[in-house]
Amino acid sequence: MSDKKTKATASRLLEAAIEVFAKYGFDGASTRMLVNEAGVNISAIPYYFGSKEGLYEAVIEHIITTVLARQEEKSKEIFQALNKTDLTKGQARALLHDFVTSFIDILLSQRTSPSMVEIMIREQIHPSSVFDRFYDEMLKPTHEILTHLTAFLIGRKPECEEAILCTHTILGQFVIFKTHQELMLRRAGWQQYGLREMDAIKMMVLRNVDAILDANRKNEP
Amino acid sequence: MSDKKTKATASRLLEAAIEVFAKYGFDGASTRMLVNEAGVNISAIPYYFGSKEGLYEAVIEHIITTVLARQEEKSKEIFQALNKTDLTKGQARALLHDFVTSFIDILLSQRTSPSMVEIMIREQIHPSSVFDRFYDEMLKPTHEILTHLTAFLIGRKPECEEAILCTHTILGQFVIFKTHQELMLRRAGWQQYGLREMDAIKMMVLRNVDAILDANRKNEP
DNA sequence: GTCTATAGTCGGATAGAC
DNA sequence: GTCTATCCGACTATAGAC
Repeated sequence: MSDKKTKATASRLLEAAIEVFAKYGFDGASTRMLVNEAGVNISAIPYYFGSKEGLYEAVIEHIITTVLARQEEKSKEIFQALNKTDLTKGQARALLHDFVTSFIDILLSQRTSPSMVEIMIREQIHPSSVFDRFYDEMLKPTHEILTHLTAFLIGRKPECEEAILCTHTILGQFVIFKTHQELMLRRAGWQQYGLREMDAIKMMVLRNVDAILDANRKNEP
Repeated sequence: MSDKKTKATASRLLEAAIEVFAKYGFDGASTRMLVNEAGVNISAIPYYFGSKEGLYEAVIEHIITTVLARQEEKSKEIFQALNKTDLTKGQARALLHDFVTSFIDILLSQRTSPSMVEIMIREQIHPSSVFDRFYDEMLKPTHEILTHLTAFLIGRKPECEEAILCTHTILGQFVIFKTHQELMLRRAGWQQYGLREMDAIKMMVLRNVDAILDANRKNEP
């Protein structure tokens, strides 16, 4: 029973911390806000996580684990496809479309885990001391596998600069709808990204991704 | 002479504040950091700007003014071109290329004003109370004029959703090189965005912009 | 494991001499 | 206009009772 309670307190604090850090940032979030949101005593932070910074690190750890678990299947699928000798461009393109579509869902939908996304986006813009882990365990592997796919589709080697640049521009297509969300909503007169809006974004992005790949294809024009 | 000194103190504080707010964010920057960086007394903040928040507002004001002044010529040029009845697609595309190129320079070059860009990017991600002014005076007019240009190039009306979405994806192409700068540098093995790197980015982005416009063109395929 | 109480620090803002 | 000194509140972290 004491184990049960322990876990409940620590994990309630962790979950609340995801929300609060996402909303106010590390500096903007106070320990009092964190414990009030979680409904736990203020001493729970040093007790379970050593310090406020330790709690933040635990949040990052949790995000990495969660996101990797969610991506695992898709990444494996792409990895296996890339190792097949008879992979067609059509199949590769379908894999990329699928990846982009689910990426857009995770990034923009309020249903999945908006707070984790917020924190990840914040870390990109001001990398803190945890950014190295973020990069090594999550960003690099994901970016790499996408680069492999892109490289195959434009007829280049996966280590080449063109493939990396091209991959980054493909990501930029939809990441901007998160980083410049407020601008987009106001310009389009939208209240939020609902189902209809998400579909419009996906359609535009997929069309553009295809156009970009065609424009960067090396051999057969 | 007292006027001279006044101006010197207030403006030194303002300029230092741009650097410090850019580096640490509003919450992360303390009044002591601000005045130390500026080499002025701590009382200068409430004396000249009322409060730390007032100083931040003055920084935003300064950024808006500076950026608008820098864009004024190009915006006017585009505005006049769009009002010509005989504007060709080629001319419009050249104007867009020119705008995108100088946008990339401002956004990514260390020479121009990296701190102002940092603050602008931060405001996009967590809009604060000053975001409205930011949007009304800077973002909206700039986004609108780009949308007009894009709409003309894809054969749509400037108010239509497609044109707004397409404009946003075009911006995303290169904004991601700022928002996800650390990721890009590490993936490419670059130390910074130097001249060579900027050229590689510009070449890729302009090629993709053309491809996107062609893919979204309504009438003549 | 969880609580209260509090230590110790640093935050922004002010009062008042010069 | 500029300085020093200081207030007061909020912060994180800890000590120690239960």
